[in-house]
Amino acid sequence: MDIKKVVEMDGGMGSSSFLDHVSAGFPLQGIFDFAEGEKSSLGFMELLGVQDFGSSLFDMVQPPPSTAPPSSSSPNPTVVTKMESPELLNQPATPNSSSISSASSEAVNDEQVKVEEQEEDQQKTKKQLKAKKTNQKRQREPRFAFMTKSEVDHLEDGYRWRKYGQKAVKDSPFPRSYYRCTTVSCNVKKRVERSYNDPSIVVTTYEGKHNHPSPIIQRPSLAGVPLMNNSVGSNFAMPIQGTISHYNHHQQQQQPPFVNCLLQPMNLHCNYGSTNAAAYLHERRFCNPGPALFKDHGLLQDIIPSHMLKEE
DNA sequence: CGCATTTGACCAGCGC
DNA sequence: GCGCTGGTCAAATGCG
Repeated sequence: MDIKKVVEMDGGMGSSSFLDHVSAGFPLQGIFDFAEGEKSSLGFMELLGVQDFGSSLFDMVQPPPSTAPPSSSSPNPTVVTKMESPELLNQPATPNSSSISSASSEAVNDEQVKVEEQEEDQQKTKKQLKAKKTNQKRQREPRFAFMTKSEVDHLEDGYRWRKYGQKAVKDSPFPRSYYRCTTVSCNVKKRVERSYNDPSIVVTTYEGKHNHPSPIIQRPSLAGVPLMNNSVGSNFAMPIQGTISHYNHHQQQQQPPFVNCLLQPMNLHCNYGSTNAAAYLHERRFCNPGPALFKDHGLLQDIIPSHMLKEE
């Protein structure tokens, strides 16, 4: 069972095909082991949640270690986090949490208000929508994406989604589905598509932040795996620690290079992986890793800040 | 009946 | 300007 997570923080353009970015694949592999247990209701988007629900996913983005990630031959889940953001690239040494998250989350929060207002207008008339679009370029929310090897397209992440569109993807036989959070005033969207390189891989791209808790009742425990609840979301640590490397896109070479954070989720599962709802919920269906994985803290310590480890 | 999904049409952005 | 592509809308349809 492989899982690849990709963080795509596209602050502006968003015109690039995400699949194009991920299609080249990432050399690193890790192990994403999950304990068996009840499905967590925690939504993956909580990782992106606003201040009320925990630290932003981007809080978890840590400066890359100086060492290149070891190329693992493990067939186990691979988590690949990719951040694509010119702003971030300008401060590559500190995808540090606070700076990034504060910037991104605040921007999003402010933007959400605007978006909500705009959405009201949009619902009134389409003409008004056109006017807005013509007057200003549409700004995109920060996006977070991950790749999951899965038979199911739509991953259960604890939130309710409504499909509002489907489009054929260029150079891919698989269509891309567009989902929107069904919660009123929550403008989080996500796209789901399959990799044309590996049809077994589902690429899910989230855009925006949920401004509400997961609508699904969450279970109190997860087989000994600590859950992140909404009030202590900061405990979450998306396994976004890893090596940052430039990724040369094979098709859209004109695009600025983005950062790949290659993850080693196997080391994270006990402490953080459980909060990675979508990936976790999905992956745990297929993987039942051995206990030995839990013991490998050497690599974990290499890629996870010590303070994060202490939070377990 | 209410909600979710499907699907064709429409629009904006971008490259040529 | 034109065509392509991504993204969204909204009517039609399906389903529980």
